[in-house]
Amino acid sequence: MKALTDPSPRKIGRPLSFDREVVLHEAMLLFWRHGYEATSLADLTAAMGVTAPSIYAAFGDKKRLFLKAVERYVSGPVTAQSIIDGAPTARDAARGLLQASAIGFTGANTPPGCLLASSAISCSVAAADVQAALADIRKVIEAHLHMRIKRALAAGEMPADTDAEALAAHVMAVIQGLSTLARDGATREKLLRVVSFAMRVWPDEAT
Amino acid sequence: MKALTDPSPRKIGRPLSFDREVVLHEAMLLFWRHGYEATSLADLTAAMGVTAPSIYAAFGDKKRLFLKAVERYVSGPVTAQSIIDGAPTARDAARGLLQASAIGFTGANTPPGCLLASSAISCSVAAADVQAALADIRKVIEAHLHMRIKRALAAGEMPADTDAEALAAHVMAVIQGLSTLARDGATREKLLRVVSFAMRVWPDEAT
DNA sequence: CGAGTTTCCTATCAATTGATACGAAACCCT
DNA sequence: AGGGTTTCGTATCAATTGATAGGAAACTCG
Repeated sequence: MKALTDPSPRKIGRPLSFDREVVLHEAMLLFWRHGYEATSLADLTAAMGVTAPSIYAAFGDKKRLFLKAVERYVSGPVTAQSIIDGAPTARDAARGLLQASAIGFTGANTPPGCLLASSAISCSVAAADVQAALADIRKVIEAHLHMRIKRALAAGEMPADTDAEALAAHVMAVIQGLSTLARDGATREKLLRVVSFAMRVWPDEAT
Repeated sequence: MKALTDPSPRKIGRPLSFDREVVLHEAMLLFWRHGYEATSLADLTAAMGVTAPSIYAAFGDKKRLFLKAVERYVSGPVTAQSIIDGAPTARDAARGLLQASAIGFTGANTPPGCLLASSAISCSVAAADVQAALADIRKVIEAHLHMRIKRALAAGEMPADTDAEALAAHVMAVIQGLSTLARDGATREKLLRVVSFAMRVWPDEAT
């Protein structure tokens, strides 16, 4: 049960010469834009301003660096989990996820699209575990949304014959698609119009 | 105005020892599963059963081989264009595209997902042109669907205030998402249920 | 057969990949 | 100051990348 961020900074040995968080952020941006395998160590050292041995000493090998970048990506102030849990209804949860995606995929200071949706879609067999790790994250989000919809069903918020699994999967599919649309140059405004269309699939209130 | 398939087989020189179409198909399957950059020449030679110099002599460099594989992929008996043009209504066009995607992305003898949607989503700067080529194909399909919807609007098939652009983009987004869902292991049956949900966004008849 | 033509495969290329050995450098503590 | 400890950068590693040179092989035509 140790704190996630070690509260005691190193006191002995040569002091750190670069901020781990800053260079990890830089690595995340590179992986976000070019994907896991297409980002080379040379690209990373150039963008992070750190030599290869320092990267390996600080983060382990390339795979662990990427996974830490992913961890940073999903650990923002607003997460899929927080959106789902914070929404008053399942419908609001879905709309919140979609709108946050449309906005997050078209940030001015970040690469277009979604890191989870684009950085390891197709890769070599050597990176199959990285691919699976991202797929697991996607599946966890989908499972959370699925459960939220089932709760709404039990609460009578929606028609009893609603296909909760397909509804959750549809939201996830649209999110994936928004990422590609953003990468292809679609504007935030266009993505938000797509979201408002996607929300039309929602079943009417049961009442 | 020459025929696409040269009708005069070579008569002089050493005869071809392997079927160009067969090995191109094999290359397409590899690119489909692992993407453009993650598929190495060594992978290709192993799967195609042809040495590297023969590949280069027959198809040019790796980039042109990939583009020819893409051309083969989109040149099946049933294309997006044929589905859109053959549908009696814009709604049928969208449903046809979505259902064909759900089925095509879960073929028993092909990799899961869509080659156009997964083989060059994120890549290095050296492959930016390949990435752009696939994006162009996606945009052409979206533009065709967009125009088909506008025609339907003009014909009074749908409410006059319908956002044709967003509607077409939504269909494309769902298709992209279906590809990722299929890659993550979703069954054809699940994908088809997602499709039936996605079709609920369609505006009611104008009448 | 032999000249011409095209395709094939062996061997190899320079460049880049992810990753590391090793010693100098920079700090704390005594 | 000097031992202990950790981090830093230079130089380099083996393996793999996409790609090619050059000659043997296989055919048609004369």
